[in-house]
Amino acid sequence: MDEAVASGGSPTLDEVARLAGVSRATASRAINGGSRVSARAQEAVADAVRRLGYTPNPAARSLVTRRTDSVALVVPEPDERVFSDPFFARTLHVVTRELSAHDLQVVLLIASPGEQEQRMLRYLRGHQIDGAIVVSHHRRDSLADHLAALGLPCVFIGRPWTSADRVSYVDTDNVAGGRGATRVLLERGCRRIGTVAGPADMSPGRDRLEGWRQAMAEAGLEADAVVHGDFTEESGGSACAALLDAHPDLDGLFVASDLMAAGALRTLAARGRRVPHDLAVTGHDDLGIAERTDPPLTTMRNPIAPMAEEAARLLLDQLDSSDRRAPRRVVFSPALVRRDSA
Amino acid sequence: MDEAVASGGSPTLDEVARLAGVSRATASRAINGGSRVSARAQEAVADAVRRLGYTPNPAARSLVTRRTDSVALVVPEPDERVFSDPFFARTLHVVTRELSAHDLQVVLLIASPGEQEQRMLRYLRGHQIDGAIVVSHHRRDSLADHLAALGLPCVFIGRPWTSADRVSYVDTDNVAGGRGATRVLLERGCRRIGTVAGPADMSPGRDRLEGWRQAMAEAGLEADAVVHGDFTEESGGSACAALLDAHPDLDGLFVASDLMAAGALRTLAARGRRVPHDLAVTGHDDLGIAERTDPPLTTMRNPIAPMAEEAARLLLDQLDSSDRRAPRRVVFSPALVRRDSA
DNA sequence: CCGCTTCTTGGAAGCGCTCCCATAGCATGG
DNA sequence: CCATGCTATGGGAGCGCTTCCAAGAAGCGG
Repeated sequence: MDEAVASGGSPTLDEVARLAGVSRATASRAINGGSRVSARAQEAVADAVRRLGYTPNPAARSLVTRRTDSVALVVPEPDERVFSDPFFARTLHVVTRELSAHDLQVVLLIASPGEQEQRMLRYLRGHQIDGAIVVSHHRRDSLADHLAALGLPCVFIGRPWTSADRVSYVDTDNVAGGRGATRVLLERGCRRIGTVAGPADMSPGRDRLEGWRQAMAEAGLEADAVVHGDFTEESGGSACAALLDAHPDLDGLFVASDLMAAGALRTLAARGRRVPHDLAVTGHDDLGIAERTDPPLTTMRNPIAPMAEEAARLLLDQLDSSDRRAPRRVVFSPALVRRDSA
Repeated sequence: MDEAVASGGSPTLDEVARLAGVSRATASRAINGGSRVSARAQEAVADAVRRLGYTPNPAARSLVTRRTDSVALVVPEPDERVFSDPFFARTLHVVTRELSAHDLQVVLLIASPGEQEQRMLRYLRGHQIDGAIVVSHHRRDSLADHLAALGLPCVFIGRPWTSADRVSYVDTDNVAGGRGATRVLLERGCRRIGTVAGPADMSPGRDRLEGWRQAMAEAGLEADAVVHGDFTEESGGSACAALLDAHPDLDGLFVASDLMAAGALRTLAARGRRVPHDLAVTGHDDLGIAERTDPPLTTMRNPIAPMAEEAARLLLDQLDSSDRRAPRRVVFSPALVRRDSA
């Protein structure tokens, strides 16, 4: 420590080597894993490092290794509200934890479309990161196309809208989710089941709707009570109102996200429909809010943590095997969580 | 583009210079602002850059400039639940937006105490970032001490528990917040006012409690109905229950955070106390949940976005002026938001 | 027409590191 | 006892960039 202070700037490998009485090359080897280094040299270097408080300069290292040991976590979302979505928050957290555990630095990129997106692409193709994880709400965008073309190791969380066959991704089986949530309603005897669907330009919206359709078809029921929301609480409330107006005889409702379901429950309460007595409701996601609605929501759990972990693992694989393998995908099944709304 | 593909790896400044018919030095000057470069050379370089799709190698640049143009966003929080706290989410978002606008890269550091904290400090003192913004829940920790000692440009969001006089920070005036929230209750005529306080080892917890005490003292009322929670919804509910048991005659309640207030409202509803009729309630923060409680909460708004912007500005100042000025602090006043609970 | 300043330019050093290569040391086997 | 192989080591090149410095070009007043 004292030496470090005395020398002015921060210590370099050269100073470490000199203090340890070895060459710079040996010091470097000792610091990086220490193959082909005698125990004596190893120890001398370790000691010098400790005494100087030496930290390798990552820029210098990266210049020659052509690796930066940092990866981007890309959130291609325009809206700041969406960012406080628990989906992002938890994904961010898990991904960061997993990658940090492998000594990778996580660089957070939040990019609105348009100008920001250009800058983000410029950044990604600059030599600053070794790979990327894209946390997406699967809204229609062209990011996947660009990344696929770039050849940068990357993994999407949430199947991308385009280029889904050219990049690796992890996702939830949203068709199964929609089907499962609808089956719960069928099993408890509902016969007039509507759905508040998500936006048609987002995969989860489309897929959960498809799941609902399949379940209805399997039960031989007509699938005509559909209104689209936009995954916000307000839209869930108004979509539910529209649905009740058009189909007053509804006895079951699958809402494509818990947040929308919360809105729908408010509408139902306001109209005096008792849940689940008069009308049973199921949601999708189970990210916290489902426990706090009144009544607590029966919903399909979106396995975020496992997905995020798997995404990190896939990226790590791509990073060490520099060979460009075929893109891989892992799809998780949502699990039913029974509460009181159905 | 074609040239870039032909040359194999990504283009270097050398290739740009050659294509533009100038020296590497001139090319470098042209790219970095272009002082002391003729218009002709400027244009030739710009053209070459475009044709090659050149991006400067940041590692090489940073090696010589000793700047990395990236800053850390430090979240010293152990608990993943806390991370999905809207306070962090919104702060993160705003800070990232502000710094990105100045072409700074944001590196996200989430560090649990203990081992992780050591690694984080190692990272901060490695030469990877130019500065740091620490988003803290002000829990007692020693991060500020270390950063102050390090001499790295940094700004805290939320006054640090220690070393508050040695680092720059922005914060909300939580004493004023507690006082304001309590005064609302006093003004509507409440006389037996209790408080669900935050943890005593966090500044906002302590300060809001102090604000409540001050307001009570000013009104000449006894300030004895205090129970501490831990800023979770559950703790708010049970603290409220304890308070009601000990002081059945309560007619007003200041809860030190909206999330705890939501729990308190549940308890009150369960016990048949009508809000605000039987007992008026005020919260603190106004981060979204306050609108959705039943009834919607009257609360003190924590001006997160302005705070985050100011923090970014302070950091940018510190970055340009390399002279180590005295630490600066900016304190924001919370604003009353009237809804239905008081 | 000369000496001066001002503007532009290229050569070259060097940021801190890794890694190739040559060399030296040493044990082993024929 | 020498050829052989193996391991540990240091020299040195070079990653891509910025910037100091000196030199050339150009403009201008005397």
